[in-house]
Amino acid sequence: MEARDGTDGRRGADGAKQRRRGNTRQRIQDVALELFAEQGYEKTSLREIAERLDVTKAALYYHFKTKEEIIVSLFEDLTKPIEDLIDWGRRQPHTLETKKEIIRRYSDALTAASPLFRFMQENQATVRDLRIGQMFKNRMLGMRDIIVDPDADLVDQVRCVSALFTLHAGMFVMRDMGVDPEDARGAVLEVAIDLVTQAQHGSG
Amino acid sequence: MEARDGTDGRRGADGAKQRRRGNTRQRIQDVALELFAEQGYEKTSLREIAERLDVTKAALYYHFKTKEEIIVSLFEDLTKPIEDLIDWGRRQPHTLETKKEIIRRYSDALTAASPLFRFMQENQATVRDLRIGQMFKNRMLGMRDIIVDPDADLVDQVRCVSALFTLHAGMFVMRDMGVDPEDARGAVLEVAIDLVTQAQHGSG
Amino acid sequence: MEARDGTDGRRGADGAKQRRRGNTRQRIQDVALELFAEQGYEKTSLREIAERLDVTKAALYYHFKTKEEIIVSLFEDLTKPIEDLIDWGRRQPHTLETKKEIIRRYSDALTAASPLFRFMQENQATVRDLRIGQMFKNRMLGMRDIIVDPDADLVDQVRCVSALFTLHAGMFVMRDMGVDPEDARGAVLEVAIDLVTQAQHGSG
Amino acid sequence: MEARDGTDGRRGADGAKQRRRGNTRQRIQDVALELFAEQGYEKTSLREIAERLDVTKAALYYHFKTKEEIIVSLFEDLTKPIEDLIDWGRRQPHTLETKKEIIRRYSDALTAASPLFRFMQENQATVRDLRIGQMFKNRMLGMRDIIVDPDADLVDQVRCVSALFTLHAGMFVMRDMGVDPEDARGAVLEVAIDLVTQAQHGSG
DNA sequence: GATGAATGAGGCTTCATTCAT
DNA sequence: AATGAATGAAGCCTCATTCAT
Repeated sequence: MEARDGTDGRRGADGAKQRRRGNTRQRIQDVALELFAEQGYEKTSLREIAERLDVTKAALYYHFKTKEEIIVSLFEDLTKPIEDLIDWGRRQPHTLETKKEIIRRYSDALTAASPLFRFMQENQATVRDLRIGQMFKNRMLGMRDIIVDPDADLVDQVRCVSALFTLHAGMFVMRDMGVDPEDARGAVLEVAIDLVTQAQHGSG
Repeated sequence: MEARDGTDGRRGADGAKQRRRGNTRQRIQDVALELFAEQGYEKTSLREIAERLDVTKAALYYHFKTKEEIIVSLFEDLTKPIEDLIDWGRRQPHTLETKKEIIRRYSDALTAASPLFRFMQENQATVRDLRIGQMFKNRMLGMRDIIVDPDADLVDQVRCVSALFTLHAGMFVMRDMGVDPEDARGAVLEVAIDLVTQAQHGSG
Repeated sequence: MEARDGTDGRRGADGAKQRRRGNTRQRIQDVALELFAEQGYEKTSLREIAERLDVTKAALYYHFKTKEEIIVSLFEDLTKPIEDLIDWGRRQPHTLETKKEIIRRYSDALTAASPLFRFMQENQATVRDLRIGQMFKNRMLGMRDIIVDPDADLVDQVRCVSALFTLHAGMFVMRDMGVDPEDARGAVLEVAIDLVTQAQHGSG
Repeated sequence: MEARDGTDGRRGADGAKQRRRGNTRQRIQDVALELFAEQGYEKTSLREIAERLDVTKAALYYHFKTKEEIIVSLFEDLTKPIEDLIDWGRRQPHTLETKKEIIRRYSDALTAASPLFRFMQENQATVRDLRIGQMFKNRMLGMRDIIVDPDADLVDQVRCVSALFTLHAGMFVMRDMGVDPEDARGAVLEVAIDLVTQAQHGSG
């Protein structure tokens, strides 16, 4: 019922294109994401990735043109669901019910790709200079346009923005405080929904 | 009547210690902070700092033993008010009124040292490996112990945590959205106080 | 009635040897020569050649054992007429008339293979270390032995040598100065013939 | 009476600027020029230069920002006399006598910096992509404007151009043919002067 | 007749750091 | 209080080449 191909489900997005006999490309992505999330982008060298995979650095370059392309490919593969979600949200009426649904699904999407989002959050300065910086910003603006009502009170706007990065950062922080991930998730989601709900009432 | 030394007032914290005849140490800190905040820690090289100051890299080493020491010194100088605030908070009863006061003063402190906090936020992966990582974490735990009631409902705990990083991130985000900094600050503060207030009521 | 194979006629020299069904070998040579002439030998990578042809690098290795072999094959194919010319010249009496005829035909041969000669001229340092370096040198010595009279006055010897590289370099330079190629060719040829003529009279 | 500082005279041009206690910068230039002339630019690695000098590669980067800057510095230092010569030539009437004088002095200048010019000649493809490519081209155009009369017969124009690269290439070629350098120089110079003289009479 | 995948060597460059002066 | 000169380690990347399929 889950992860039907034994690869944590993330191959679903791009179809069969890259299912070469060897699966090195995929393995590079997996190891890279793990190391990027753990140590940061700049402190993870291609040498290190290659060593973990027991291939040479040059092999990485067979699969990716640059170091940046590795992270870009991860971002593209893993944030497809979010892109879809935003597209969906744009076409809905921006009611409270829609917003709550968006928040719920967004929370799911973040959880599914949590190493990537941990990475994005902890490497903002780096990410800003990479191609994914702009991509990420655009997605965030997309979310904002759905969640935040530009005519609302400034305080209510902050509530909505706060809901978003409560989702982004909340889970990691609570986890670091020793709370069970599943519990943390539920509590964070509740607070986020609460925030947008209050925002709606305030402006309504 | 203000900023008696022409350096935006930030020398106030550490007293006369470093007020040597030359002010190079200070200038190094200023330039370093600017560049760290703008580009990140790893992407800012000592060469770059030295060039901006029109001194040699070796001069930096006269004033600081390592690159890390520069950021440590900035952290220590600029977060003294927060340390004091936590010390104060610890000695107060953990009432809602105290918490609100803490939030208010914390907001002031963040604003006063906003480039540093922008830096901390955007370079978390890097900061984690530096000495300031632990320092910062300890401060955050100190704040948490004052603001968050461990016996409270998990959701209310999240509310408090969320209040804290709403303060941390909120101002930067709102500013990036084109809101006037002073307005942003007020709105962010209001949301944060709201969150701890709700938390208190929930658990009360 | 001309260029019976649609490839500007240069296949004429080596006969049927390489007329396999596919024409990849030929296409590799054409693209390689173009790029070598344009960018130089070292700055042209096999990747680049392969990409232009929309084949893989490995395909190049099916047709040529090494990168060097590509340039060697070009040299051999394209300088066959010059080799023949030298063989012919050797068997003639070294009269002024013969020399003039050699110069004329040499000019034709250079024109026919001008990208190769442009390449040879602009990559002398590289060529020296390749197999074609020695081949080329031998050809030049062959020409010299026909054109230059070793008993002649040193100045006259220089005249003859100068005639040769006036031919080699002259056309490219004049073309770069915006002169019509056909005109340039004529003028260059006249100066070269003049030089050997003067040399003959001087030593006679 | 010559080379008053034991460094073959080439320090004369840039004055005392770089006469540091250590003379590493100068030694880098010397070794680099030797290797560039011998093996070509691309085939000479910074590792090789550093090893010959028994310093690390990083030391090279203390003195020169890039590999290209090494060759640029050599070009600038060593072709100063030619630049001066062109400036002088521009201010003279373009009579035959002036042209002959230019040719003579140019020959001297080439001889003085012959390794550099050997390098330029044998690495044209490379040089074209470096900053010195344009510099060199500009100098050549400067010479051309003095030596070549644009109203003259095309053949006479070729004579003048031919005179120039007879000077450039002649010496190296004759030397390779086993002729005494001093004799070669004289003969080459005579042919070059002859060519411009003929050109003048033709158009006069 | 060609590809996909990989390698080993080596390229240029940058960095934090040191130390004698 | 600072400089000039240098180092060692490491970074990203590219190349010609190989080989099983």
